[in-house]
Amino acid sequence: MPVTVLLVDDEPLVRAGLRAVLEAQPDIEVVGEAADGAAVIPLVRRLRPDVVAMDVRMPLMDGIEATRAVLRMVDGPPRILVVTTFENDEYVYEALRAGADGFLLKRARPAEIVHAVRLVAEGESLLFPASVRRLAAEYGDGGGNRAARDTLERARLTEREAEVLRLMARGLSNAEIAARLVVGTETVKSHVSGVLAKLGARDRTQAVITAYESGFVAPG
Amino acid sequence: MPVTVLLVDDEPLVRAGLRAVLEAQPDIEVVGEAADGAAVIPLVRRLRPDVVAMDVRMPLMDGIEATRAVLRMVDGPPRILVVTTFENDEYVYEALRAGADGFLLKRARPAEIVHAVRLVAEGESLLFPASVRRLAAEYGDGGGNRAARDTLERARLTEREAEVLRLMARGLSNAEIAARLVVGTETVKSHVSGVLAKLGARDRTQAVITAYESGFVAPG
DNA sequence: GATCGTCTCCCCCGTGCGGGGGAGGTCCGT
DNA sequence: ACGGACCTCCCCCGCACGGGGGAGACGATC
Repeated sequence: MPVTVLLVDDEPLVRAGLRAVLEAQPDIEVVGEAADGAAVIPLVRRLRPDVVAMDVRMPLMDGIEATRAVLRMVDGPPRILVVTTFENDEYVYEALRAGADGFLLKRARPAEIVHAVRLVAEGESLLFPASVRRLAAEYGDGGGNRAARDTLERARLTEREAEVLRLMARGLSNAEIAARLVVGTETVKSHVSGVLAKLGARDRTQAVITAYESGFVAPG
Repeated sequence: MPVTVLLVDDEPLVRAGLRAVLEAQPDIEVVGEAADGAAVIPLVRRLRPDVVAMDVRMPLMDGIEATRAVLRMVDGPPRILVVTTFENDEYVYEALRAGADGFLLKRARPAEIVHAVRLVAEGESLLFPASVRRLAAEYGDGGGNRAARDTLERARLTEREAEVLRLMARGLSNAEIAARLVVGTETVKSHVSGVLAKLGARDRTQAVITAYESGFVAPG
């Protein structure tokens, strides 16, 4: 069962490039293309791709809105990989907050592109330190990835937030976390809000789910 | 940091047996003993054991009441492993519903006893099919475990409750679950309450954690 | 026929939770 | 010296959540 991918980008050239790179892999199959975010919903419903490679900036509906729409409108939505031309793209961060699972610079090397698709297809989130570190270790730091990682930095949890999330994932209430960390409950609420916002979670339960699904905490 | 255990049984012989078996393990330490449930609370408060091996039938206060008392009266209560002589013991089921984390037949082999203590110490619940299956697979089914498993069956989630838990573990709210299952929100609340009670969870977040930790749902 | 478990729905009620603000402190890099 | 993260704490507010009851309908079991 190959990983199925839907390409969404207003530039045909980019779509062709992504298609060439991805189709070179035996375990990846491009099942469709779209030139604008507005066309994504019906395509996702029909093609049921595992991953949507979504450009951020598009004429009618941008990648942020399209990401929100897919996650809101589709049952069992695909993983969404945000694609961007510019480093330090504000919109990328917005898309990640909207629920996208990873991001990708268009100038990335083919191996990086393939790797990113496989990662999100496996359910890996690219929001967490562990993932970032792995990417950095795997590809080294040629200098080109720095800006990309900087973007991610902004989505990353602070140390305190990570600590709070770990305790959330152990089932502690805000009051219990406060007692554990010897701070006020208002402080904990503040950190929890930060975690929810950065993870795109509506409540602590969703945050804990994300923690498990991303490997931030492991069962057992 | 060894697993610390408090033994609660009215028969000194049983206590000695459990102590011998458990102390043979380098990572398990018996920190105290009690001859009746009525003595448990202060001992738990003072010794702070990780696990309480609790007999069900005792003269003054039985294991069910003692379990309830510990969970109600002590902050950060220990894991409670219910110990019983008889298979098909009605009281075991009551204790599990009262919040105990696992059960153990006195005739179990040493390896099983040690395994059960380690399991509950790790936070594993023994309420779930996955765990039961794992135990059964690990030790085979000598026929003696059948009655015990039957007891566990009664603590198992109903089909509907399991369905609700799966949706909870996907981050859905009660209203969303109601819409998905085409029932009223009150109905969902009812099932959620059932899940929480059977899992000994305080809120949906803890229930979802248990679902992950027990293998009821898997990440990815 | 009676009993039991399950699923369904309803009531009241308290509160933990999360959103929306703001604000003062430290530390660090510039 | 200044901005910018980060951590800390505070306010108000609405609501989903969870506990405590109860109750009717259905099917299976006895």
